[in-house]
Amino acid sequence: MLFSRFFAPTSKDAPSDAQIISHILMLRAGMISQMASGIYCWLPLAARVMEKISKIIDEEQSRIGSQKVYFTTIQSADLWIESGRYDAYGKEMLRIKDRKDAPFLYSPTNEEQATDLFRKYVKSYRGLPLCLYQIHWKFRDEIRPRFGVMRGREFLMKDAYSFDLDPAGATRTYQQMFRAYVRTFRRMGLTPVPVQASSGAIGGNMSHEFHVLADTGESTLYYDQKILSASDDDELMSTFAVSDEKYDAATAPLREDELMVSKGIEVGHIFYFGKKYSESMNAFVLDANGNKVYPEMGSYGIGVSRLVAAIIEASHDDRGIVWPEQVAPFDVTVLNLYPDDAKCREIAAWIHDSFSASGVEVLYDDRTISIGEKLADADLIGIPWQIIIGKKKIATGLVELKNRKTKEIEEMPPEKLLGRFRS
RNA sequence: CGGGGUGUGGCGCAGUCCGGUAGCGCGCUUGCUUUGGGAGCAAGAUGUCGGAGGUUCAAAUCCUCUCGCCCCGACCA
Repeated sequence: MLFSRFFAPTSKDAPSDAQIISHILMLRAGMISQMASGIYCWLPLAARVMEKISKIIDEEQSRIGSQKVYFTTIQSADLWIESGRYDAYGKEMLRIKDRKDAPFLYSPTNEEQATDLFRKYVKSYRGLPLCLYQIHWKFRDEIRPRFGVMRGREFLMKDAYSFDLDPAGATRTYQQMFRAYVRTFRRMGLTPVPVQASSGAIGGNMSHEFHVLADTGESTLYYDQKILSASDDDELMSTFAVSDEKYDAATAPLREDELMVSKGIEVGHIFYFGKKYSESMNAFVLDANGNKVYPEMGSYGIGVSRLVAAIIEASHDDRGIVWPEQVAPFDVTVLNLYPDDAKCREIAAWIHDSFSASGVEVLYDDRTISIGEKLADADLIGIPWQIIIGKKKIATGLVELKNRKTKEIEEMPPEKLLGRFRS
């Protein structure tokens, strides 16, 4: 991709509305554009990151047998009236009417739809366990949207819904999902902190939130700091960590001076809530003895659009974003410092073409702008590898952005770069 | 919903108190010169001053109403 053709309107100044670093950097890097309070367009750079995140989620969901679907964003009010949540959900739900004046809504979550789909087709215990998920847009009319896409009204979310025959099976599914979440977040370069949480309006008895530690987080976490270095999932699950609404100093297993208190950004939330929806919506199967059984359900969310901001909160420096390689919008950026020079252009084109042919995603900055601006943009956008093409030295340099020094860590002829990059 | 701000070109802002027909920086366009960390010179383009109504010879500025956006709080599967 040529930068001169790429729609990433970068800027030195961010709108004064932006308060937190991820919001500022997303605006400055030309990733998002606000349409209304809590509602944003996602420009190509951001769309690429969301696709990378989604792909990791897809792979980890698939690994545990969770199957991808697309529920509808516009739903008839009927199912919600049946479950009792149409009135209970309050003003956060965006209610709309069709041309016949029939009540519809823009989905804020999909327990009802998942349960409806299940009851229409699954009649036997042989159809269990079942887990369906989607990655789709939601709308919640938040009282106060804030911090850019961090608490938007429209947001992209992965939501999964599981059905099991009995509590033992449901617990197993819950634990599988827990492990999948840990893997998912780690693959994005994050250190997830799973904390015990209250299950809130969704009801139920077991719930964990997954947080990314950041000072700008809206949640307060209380935890044993061992959880940050926990290597296996059992250790993660058994180490003390709770969200603020669940914290009680009287019952905490640690002394106050042993306890870590940090702010966290909630990027995932899993619930085991039993028969709440299967019973209220009369979704049942017959077991091996021909008895009616209401399945045990759970639901499992990941804030995909929020993750984009959370990753930036967790990984940036004073020059800009530092994308973890796994979610970076491109693998490498090629900075041609002298795009008017035939030799430089030739080398850059060769790198661009041969890398691209090998499946490496290249953003080639061919713009005829000042070198300083070009380098500043590259730092701002934060693609993890930069190849600098100079004139005085025809040799190319490979720059590791992690140190955020554009010093050339190695010089080599372009032919060798591809192999070096891939290793 | 309570409290506090704010709205002037794409972005950042000045001008509002004290009314006189809109300005600065960045960005953008064209040309020339430059070039190893946000270049220089020259010439340009871009504004119904959030909206409606009112006062006045005259309104970005004063008055009334209204809308948007941001922050704090309450709220948040």
